[in-house]
Amino acid sequence: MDIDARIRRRWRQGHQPQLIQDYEALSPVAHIDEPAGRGLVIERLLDHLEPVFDGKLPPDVYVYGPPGAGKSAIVAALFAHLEQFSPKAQSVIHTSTRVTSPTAVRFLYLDRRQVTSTFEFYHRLLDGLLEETVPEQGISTAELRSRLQDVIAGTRRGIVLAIDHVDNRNEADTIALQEVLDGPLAPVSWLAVGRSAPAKQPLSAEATLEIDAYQRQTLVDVLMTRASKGLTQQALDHELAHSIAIQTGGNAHHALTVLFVAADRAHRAGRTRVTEADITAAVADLPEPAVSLARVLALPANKQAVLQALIELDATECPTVTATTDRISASDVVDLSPETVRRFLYEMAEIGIVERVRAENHDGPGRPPSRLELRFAPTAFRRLSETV
DNA sequence: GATCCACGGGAATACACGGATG
DNA sequence: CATCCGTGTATTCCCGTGGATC
Repeated sequence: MDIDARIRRRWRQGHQPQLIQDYEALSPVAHIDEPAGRGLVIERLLDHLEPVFDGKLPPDVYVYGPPGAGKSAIVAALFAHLEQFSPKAQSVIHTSTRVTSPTAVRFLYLDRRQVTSTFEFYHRLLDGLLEETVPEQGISTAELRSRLQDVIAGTRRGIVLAIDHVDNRNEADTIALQEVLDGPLAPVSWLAVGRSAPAKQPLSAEATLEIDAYQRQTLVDVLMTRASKGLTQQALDHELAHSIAIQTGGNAHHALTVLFVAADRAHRAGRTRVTEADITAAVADLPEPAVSLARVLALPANKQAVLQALIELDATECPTVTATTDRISASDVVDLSPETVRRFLYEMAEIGIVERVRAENHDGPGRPPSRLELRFAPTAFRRLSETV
């Protein structure tokens, strides 16, 4: 912890001791500048990227590992830092007058979860490469692509593109991604991140790199680091951190979510320490299995609004998708037609944000209905939505 | 005028069941 | 008995429209 942080903490403690000092530092989806305890992994990634320090592009690589191993956090942080060493491109028009440094390879990080169309893919790339803002409408996909080609050609050294969550979508999408990478985007080297074993990975990587799940002790350290940044002193016992690490099976995302919800619960109860009961309640809030909250928060605003309405509903009053649809469209949180709400619910079930569970005892004619179960921690989602 | 996308609406298909039919 | 059919519901799929922007 730096001196500023120590001083700020003392300052705050001066008047009113509060358990949660910094929600942002505690958020399980917060951008982490320096992922804790993953130095070795970062070294291995840098080993692979070694050619860029000679101004060359590294081979395409597929990085994989289990959920909650910190893949996204590490790659996102690493690319952000690497890009800081690259000069930002001016506009296409000015490329000829630009002074290029000899190692001007550019670095871009792209989360596939937030890219739902080819247009968006090109747009995000171009937006990341240029200072100037890129129009989102009134411009054709082909036009966007040709501009992108110009910009990439203008970088001289090319770009290294990190594509996170490559196996998040269906196969057809990933194949389209391969075509895009092969075709219009040279010179580009990519670093894809996913969960699937390399054999099941549809992109053709020249190399692979595996990231293991957190060791339990490392995860405990991560939790204690988070607690020291976000909570008041002595708020989290080492043993409780250990308990969280065990109960979440070494999944860092789940562990941080439990810490966040437990701390929030204690905070709201006016306590200054997290207790075992807080953790038990927080673990109960986390469904099994659960998807990343980042994925939920990456959804379009209207879908998130539907989810906000959904988590406030009592399970008994929505035994079917239709009933749930009616309840949600009747609530004043969303301003969408029932048709749209229903479609959203089905779409979110499709991608695993919620899950349809077939009703077991169903009499009468017709196809048996399903009820919806959440696949994310509702309390965490509620709090994170509030702070935005 | 051209572009993309979100939304709304509804058609098409899948599924389950009971009863009729071969 | 096996299969088909009709009915009712659930689920998936598709497309037109309109807003916003260039």
